[in-house]
Amino acid sequence: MQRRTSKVSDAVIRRLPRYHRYLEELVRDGIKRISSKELSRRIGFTASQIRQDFNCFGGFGQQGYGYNVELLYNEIKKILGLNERYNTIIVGAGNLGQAIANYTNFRKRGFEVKALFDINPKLIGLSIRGIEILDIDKMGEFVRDNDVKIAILCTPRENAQQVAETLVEYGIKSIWNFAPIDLDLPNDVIVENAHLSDSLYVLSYRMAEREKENKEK
Amino acid sequence: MQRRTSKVSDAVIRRLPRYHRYLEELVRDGIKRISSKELSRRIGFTASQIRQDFNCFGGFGQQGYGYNVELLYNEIKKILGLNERYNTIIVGAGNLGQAIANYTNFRKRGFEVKALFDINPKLIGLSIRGIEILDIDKMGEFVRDNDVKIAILCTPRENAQQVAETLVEYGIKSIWNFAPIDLDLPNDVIVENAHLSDSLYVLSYRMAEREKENKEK
DNA sequence: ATATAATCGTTAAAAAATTAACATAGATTA
DNA sequence: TAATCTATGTTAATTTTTTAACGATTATAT
Repeated sequence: MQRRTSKVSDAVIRRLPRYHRYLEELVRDGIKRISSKELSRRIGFTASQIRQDFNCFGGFGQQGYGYNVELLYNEIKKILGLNERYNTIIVGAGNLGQAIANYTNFRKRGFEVKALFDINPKLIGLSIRGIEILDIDKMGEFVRDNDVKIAILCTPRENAQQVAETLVEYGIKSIWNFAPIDLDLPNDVIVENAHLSDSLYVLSYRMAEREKENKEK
Repeated sequence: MQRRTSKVSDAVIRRLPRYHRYLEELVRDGIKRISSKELSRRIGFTASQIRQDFNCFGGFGQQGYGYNVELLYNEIKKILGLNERYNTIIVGAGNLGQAIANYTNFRKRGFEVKALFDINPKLIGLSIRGIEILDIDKMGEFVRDNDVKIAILCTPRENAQQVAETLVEYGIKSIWNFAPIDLDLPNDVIVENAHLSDSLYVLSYRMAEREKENKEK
């Protein structure tokens, strides 16, 4: 069994949510056991890779049997930290911020939005699903008083860096960043980017690529 | 100069939007030329990687000089297909679908949302920024009549696969998928996933990881 | 109870991605 | 104009990631 301290590669980590997703489906379907081979067939990774990945965290399977679905699912959940609950705030209560506040699935997973913040006086005072939009001036106080662990950054690009720095001053150590910019913050701050436009551009690239191939024929 | 037909790796492709972003900033700041070394300092990739990446598409630089920012920016834009315009539809007019319809930046980049579709009668007939929400029954006709090239899939997980299949029947070949599921579609259909929860779970993983490290000390 | 088959964990090999090295072209300077 | 410096494009080395191989262990069937 591998030591936990040996850093797991980013490639492995980014596959974990997918394992989680498929295992949840197996649980939902009442399937009790599964082999790496059968999981491979469903999920699209090689069986070898699946076994390697799970072994980064200590093997959860049994030779000749396979993996117990529920056990494996729970382990992955634990590894992803989905057994914890986290208070979050959304900074920037525009369309995207509001959409995320409205999206109930995150709350079900343990990510609870406690407030939204904005500078726009027209938005301040409104509520989204019972979650208030507050003046950004109140943010520091709110973070301190409400055990806020994650900030979801939904401001326009222009303000993102400065707002992020302010959040860090207030003690925030984890930022989910939707602004199309790479934040420059101290190393101990965890930043996960959700760069939607980057994703769209990759789609666009593939379309251009296909177009080019078609022309060449 | 490398041939264009030799497939460019996914790793390279996913860095292109980031190049685009930084080059746009350089253009905005009126910077005329840049070396891979200086770009490396800003963007955080190694200079070697930057030169390798650009060379996948034919070198755009000049020895002893560096890269002409505007030229490079335009090349990257072209490679990403951002000189084209695409008509899109959003399928699923819930919070996320509406947020994307509201987000004007995509339109500025050439991705124009022509309509939203939903099954919910309460939504049908409403408009988001002048874009109508239509009955999903009208989708096939609309796709045919409006030169729709991209479908943005924002339905709940349960409906996503079936809706995607319908879209493909209607001739859609490119899907930007926000539903937390891996779509199973013919190979010639381009699917780019924007799996927000996957991204959030990676953040959550990093937090759990840090927590563990702190405990071990 | 024994034999056979299944399947993991792990080690080894292969492939892919990243980084380093360097020869050469072109810019800059004296 | 010649000499020097800069910085690319490209090839080579290194590192990382993925895939394959296989011994060991357990389930299943006879």
